[in-house]
Amino acid sequence: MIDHSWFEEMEARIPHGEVRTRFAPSPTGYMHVGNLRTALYTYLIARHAHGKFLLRIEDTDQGRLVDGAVDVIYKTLRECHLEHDEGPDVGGPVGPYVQTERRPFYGKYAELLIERGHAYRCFCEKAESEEDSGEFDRGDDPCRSLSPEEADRLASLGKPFVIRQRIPHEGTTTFHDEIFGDITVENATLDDQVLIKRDGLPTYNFANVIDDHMMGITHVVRGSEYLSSAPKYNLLYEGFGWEIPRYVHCSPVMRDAHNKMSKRHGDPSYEDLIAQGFLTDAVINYVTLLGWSPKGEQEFFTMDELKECFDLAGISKSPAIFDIEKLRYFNSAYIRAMSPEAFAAAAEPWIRKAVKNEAIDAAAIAALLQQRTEILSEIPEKLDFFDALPEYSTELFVHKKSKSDEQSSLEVLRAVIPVFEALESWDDESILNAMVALAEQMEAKNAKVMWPVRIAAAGKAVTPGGAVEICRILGREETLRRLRIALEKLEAL
RNA sequence: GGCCCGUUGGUCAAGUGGUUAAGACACCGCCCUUUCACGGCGGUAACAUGGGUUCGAGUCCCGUACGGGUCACCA
Repeated sequence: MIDHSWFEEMEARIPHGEVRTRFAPSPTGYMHVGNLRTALYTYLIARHAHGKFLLRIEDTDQGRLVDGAVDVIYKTLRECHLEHDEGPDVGGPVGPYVQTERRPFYGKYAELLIERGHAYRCFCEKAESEEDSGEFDRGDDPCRSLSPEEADRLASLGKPFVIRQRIPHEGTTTFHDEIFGDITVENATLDDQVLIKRDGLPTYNFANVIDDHMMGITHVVRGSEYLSSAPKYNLLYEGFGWEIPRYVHCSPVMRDAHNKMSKRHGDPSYEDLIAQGFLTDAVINYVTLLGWSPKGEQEFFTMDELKECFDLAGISKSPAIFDIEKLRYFNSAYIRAMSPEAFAAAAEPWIRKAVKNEAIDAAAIAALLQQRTEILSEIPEKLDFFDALPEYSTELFVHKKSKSDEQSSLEVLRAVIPVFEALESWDDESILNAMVALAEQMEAKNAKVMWPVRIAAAGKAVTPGGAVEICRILGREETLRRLRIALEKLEAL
């Protein structure tokens, strides 16, 4: 009654002789940092070996479907340059690539397992709820010992059932993980997990094994939360007589010493990070290093370099805490490495959040910003003084290193205003020369002149750029207006 | 609680029996400098713990503590 030729057909479709990995997210609507890292490692393992990287959507939980969630996955993978060779959108030889569309397959394989005695139908009522200490757990399910004929009879009566894996009561199971090594467990500690749910859909635990096999997956990369299920997967593979893939269980990305990164705790997802002004390439570089270390001292990697040198041996066993500070460092390095044009384009929307005055050139500001920006979102707060001179205290004019104070500033401003008014052209060179000349004339350090001018022009202590650039960008008229305001403030003391 | 796994500075981590225990972020100091930053130089700071094994242990073994995972008709 089981059509064995169908299985042969399916087996014949499976590609061999190449490394094949898969990223298998369930569509939740956003990409966790941990997920992204798993995708990255999965992708790199495949590319490093010149193999194939597939995308499979795991949507067997009907209670959790989210609209548009699959699009987020496509979009993120595309942005991160994690191109898949096979998947729901691009097809491939072993599709379909969405689990709900593979529904008939799981049932067939479950039947095969029943036939071989490695699974059985269980007609027990659902959920015995929490405690239920009942000696009912493990292999003591009464349905386990039902004769095949009796099980068939009950099934044909329309009695609902699930299909459970029949785990041996005796012996041990050992599996090998590429990161954790050999792990052995007593079979008695394993339970007869559900393979096919009452609704006919497979559980993750079953669908994964079937799909990974049918798709010819050679390296199963997933979170370490599946480590304790791995022995059951092994038993399944053995039950089918299939080759066991290489397991790569990755420890989680943590928010602190005790908790995983999670949307629920407000931890940023990939898209949140991008919205905050992190660059995709910086995020990828940082996340790759979070739990993996390369052979040498190199820390900055292009995707091509990662494909070249990524090695399973460098993946660490223990969980890694996500450190936004270090991500900021990577981000600032990536920003500094951009071409001025690329940075200007990326920064402009952020600049315009603060600088509405169209007369002020965004590209000119971007040039100042590039060397001192860690994340794009912090740009607006650096620029608030362009549109409107802030209220500020004359104490800002006091700066020890520049030998500047209120009195000296007063003198500088009195002198510099007429000089600026008389300047023939308003460019960096003229402005700088004017101030340097004034400093010479006053027998003072350049800083003694530049400090008060910058403070007067910006109205704040820290600015993206020096006095020369700030004055130039503000324009002569606005600069002079602000210098006069400062002069009044100082004269009023 | 049972089972499994993990533990090198605040963080990421190198290290596979013999090292002054790398490097990076952060932090501190100095230099450069028209502020901040960048850059350069330097500094503080670690092998969870107790027993073994060994001439010698961060590296191997056992215990303890702490942490994580799992024990769903969720993935």
